[in-house]
Amino acid sequence: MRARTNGKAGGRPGGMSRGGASIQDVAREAKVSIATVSRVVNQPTLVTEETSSRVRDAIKKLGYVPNAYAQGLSGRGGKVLGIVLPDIFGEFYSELLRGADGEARRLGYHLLVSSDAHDHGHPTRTENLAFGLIDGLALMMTEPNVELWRETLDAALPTVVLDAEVSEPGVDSVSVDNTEGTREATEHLLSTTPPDRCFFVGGPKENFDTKARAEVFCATLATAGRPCTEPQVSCGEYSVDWGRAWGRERQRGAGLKGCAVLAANDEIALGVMQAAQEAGLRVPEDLKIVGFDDTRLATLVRPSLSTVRVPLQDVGAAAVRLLVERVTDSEKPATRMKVGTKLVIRESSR
Amino acid sequence: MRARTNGKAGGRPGGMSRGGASIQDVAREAKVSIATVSRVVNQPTLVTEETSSRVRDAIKKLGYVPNAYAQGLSGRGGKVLGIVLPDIFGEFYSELLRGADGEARRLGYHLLVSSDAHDHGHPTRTENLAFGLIDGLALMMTEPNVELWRETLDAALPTVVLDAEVSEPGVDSVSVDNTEGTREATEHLLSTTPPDRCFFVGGPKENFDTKARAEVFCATLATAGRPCTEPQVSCGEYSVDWGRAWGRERQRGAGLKGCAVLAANDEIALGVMQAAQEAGLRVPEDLKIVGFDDTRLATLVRPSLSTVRVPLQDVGAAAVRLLVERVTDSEKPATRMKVGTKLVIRESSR
DNA sequence: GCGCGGCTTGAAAGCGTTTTCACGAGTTAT
DNA sequence: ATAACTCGTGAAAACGCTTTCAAGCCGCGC
Repeated sequence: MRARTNGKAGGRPGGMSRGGASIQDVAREAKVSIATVSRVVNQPTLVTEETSSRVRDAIKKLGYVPNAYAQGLSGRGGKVLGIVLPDIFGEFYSELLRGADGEARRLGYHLLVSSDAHDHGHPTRTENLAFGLIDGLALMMTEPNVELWRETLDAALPTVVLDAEVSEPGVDSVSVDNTEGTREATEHLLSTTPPDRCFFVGGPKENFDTKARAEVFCATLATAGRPCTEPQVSCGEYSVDWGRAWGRERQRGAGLKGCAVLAANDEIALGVMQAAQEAGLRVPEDLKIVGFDDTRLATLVRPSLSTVRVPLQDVGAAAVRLLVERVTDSEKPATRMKVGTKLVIRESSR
Repeated sequence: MRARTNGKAGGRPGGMSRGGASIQDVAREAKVSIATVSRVVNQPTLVTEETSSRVRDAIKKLGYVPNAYAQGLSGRGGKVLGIVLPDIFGEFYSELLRGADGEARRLGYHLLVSSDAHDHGHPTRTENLAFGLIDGLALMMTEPNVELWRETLDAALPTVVLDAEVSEPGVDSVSVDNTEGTREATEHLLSTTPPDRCFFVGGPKENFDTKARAEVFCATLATAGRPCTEPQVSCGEYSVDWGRAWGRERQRGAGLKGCAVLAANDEIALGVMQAAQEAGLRVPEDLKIVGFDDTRLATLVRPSLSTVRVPLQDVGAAAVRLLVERVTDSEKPATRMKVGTKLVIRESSR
C-alpha cells in the first residue's frame, strides 16, 4: 500500500478516507491528555466540569467521533451484532428484522445483516471475516445443519439461534412454540369441516416449523378420531406459487370445495386462496383457509386471512436481547426461549 | 495494571470474550514472525511455499481468523457499508435491502443496516458511533433535510444518497426517474377515463417521489387539455390505511364509480381498492387503479394491481456498487444515477 | 505542622493488524 | 572473485482508543 497519511496534512491517500479528527487532535485542541478526552466521553464524572467543558467544545469544534475500530480493538467491543437469515426478503423476515433492529438500537448496538444463508445457513468465507467484527451472532436456522454448527461454535462467539432448538451449552435460542396455535387452528377448521377434508400445506419438508406444525396438525386430527392419511399433509416451499400449485392440483383432483386448509405460512395460504378463486370457489363459503405467521399480508388481502399469529418482531427483539445479555455476561446460563402462537380468526375461515 | 490476559493464560476479563487465536499465536505455532503470517494471508506470493504451508497449517490448527477491528485500525478498512433507511419494514424496503445485500456480498462487503431514520433521516448518536466503523454510507433521504446533510458531509464519509437528487460534489446518488412511468400510467388512465375523474393519491406531501409523481400527473393531464384542479391531487402517507381512508372519503362524497386513481405506491393503491370493494364497486369495471413501485404486493392481490415498476433491487444494488467504487477511489467524479420507471398493466386498470 | 486520603490529570501499556525498512543469503553480472 | 541484485524474513512503527498506575494538589484531622 502507498503513503498512509500520517498526520493531518495532505490529501488522503488512495482509497482511504475516513475523515475525522482523532482523540489526539481533540486533546491538543483542549490542551489536555488523550486520557482525559477519553474520560470525558466515557466516564464524565471523573473529570472536572471546567476541563470537561473545554474538551466538549473541542470535540464539537473538530467534529470528533471515536473510531469504532480502535474502540473495538482496545477491548470494549464494537457494539456490533451479526444477524444471518435465510433471506431478507418478504414480510416474514422484514418483520423479524424490524424487531431485531429496534431492540438493537435500544441497547446501543448495531446490526450487521446478512442473508448469506442461501446455502441453508452456511456462512461463506466473507461472513467469516465479519466474525472478528461482531460481538455476537444471531443465526436463523430453519433446517438442521451440523456443519455450520461446528464452525460457529469454533468461533467461540456468543450466539443465539433463531427458530431452532439446540442443546449446545452456552448457546441461547429463541424459537416458536407451534403447538398451541396449530392445535387451535386445526380445531377451528374441524369445527366446520370433517377431518378427512382437512389439509396441511407445508413449507420445505425439513423445515423445523413445518415439521412441528404438521405433527401437531396430525395429532389434533387423531384426537378428533381421524388419524390423518398420507395425502393430507404435503410439503413444498414457503411461497405463494407452491400454495397455488397445490390448490390447482387438488382442484383438478378431488376438488377443493368443502375442504379446509391449514397452510404453514401466509404466503402458501394466499396461493391456495388464489387457486380457489381461479376455480370460481368462494372463500370462506366453499373453502376454509388458515395461514400461519400473521404477516401483514393476512390483513391486506380480501377476504382477510385467518392465521396463526407468530410474534415475529418479538422473536427478533428477544434474540437481540438475549444476545446482548450473553455478550455482556458470557457465564450466563443458556436460555431457551419459546414464544407462543395463537389463532387469529378473520374472514377466510369464518 | 492487572493481568490483562497477555498470553493465552487465565480467564478472560469482564465481558470480553472474542475467542480466537491471534496472529501472534499463529506466528509462535509456525515459528515465524507475525509479519510473515500476515503476508501468507494477504500476499501469499511473497512467501516461500514451504513457510507458507507451515503457516497455513498453524492457521487451520488454531482456527485463526484475522481480527477485523485490528484490520480496520491498521488502515485496510473493515469492508463495512452502512445503510440507513426510513424503515426496514414492508416490501418496499425489503426489496431495496435485498438488492443492496446481494451486491454487497458480491463485492465482499458487509452491510450495517439501520432504520434509525424515524426522525426523517436524522442519524442518532448511536448511529454516529458506527460512522467510525463503516467505510461508506448509503443514505435514503425521502425528504429534504439539511441538518442531516451537514452532519454527513462533516463526517467526510463516502456517501451515496438514495432517492434524492443532490448537488454536493463527491456525493453520488441513485434516484428514481418518475417521469416516464408516471406519464405512461396517467395516459393509460386517461385512455378510459375523462381527465376530471382522474386522481392522484400521494404519500407524504414533502416526499420527493410523491412530489415528482404528482407533478408529472398534473402535467400529463394538462397536456390532455384539462389542467388538474386542486382536489385531484391529495397527499397523506405511504400506507394502506391512508389509501382506504381516501377511498372512503371520496366514496362518501362524489363517489368512486367511474373514476381512475393513480396511487403513489402499491399500498395506497391497495387501500383504495379495498375501499372500493367495501362499497360494492368492482375493480376495474367501476374504478381503475394503478399503483406504484411494483412490489410483490401488486401480484399478490386480486384483482392484480397495475402499477409502475420501480426496479428497487437495482436501486439497492446500484447504491452499493457506487459506494464501493467511491470507497476505493475517492477521486472519482460524482455519479448521478437515475433508474427508469415503466408501467405494468395488470387487472386493476384493464 | 505534618501526614494522609481524595480528587483530577497525565504517561504509558496494550489491543491485533498491516506495512515499511533493514538484513542476511543466494544469484547473477562483471 | 567481488559488486550488485533479488528474495525471504523479522523487527518495529503506526492505527486510535481504553485503562491502569502514578503523581500532583488540595484540605483535613491529629
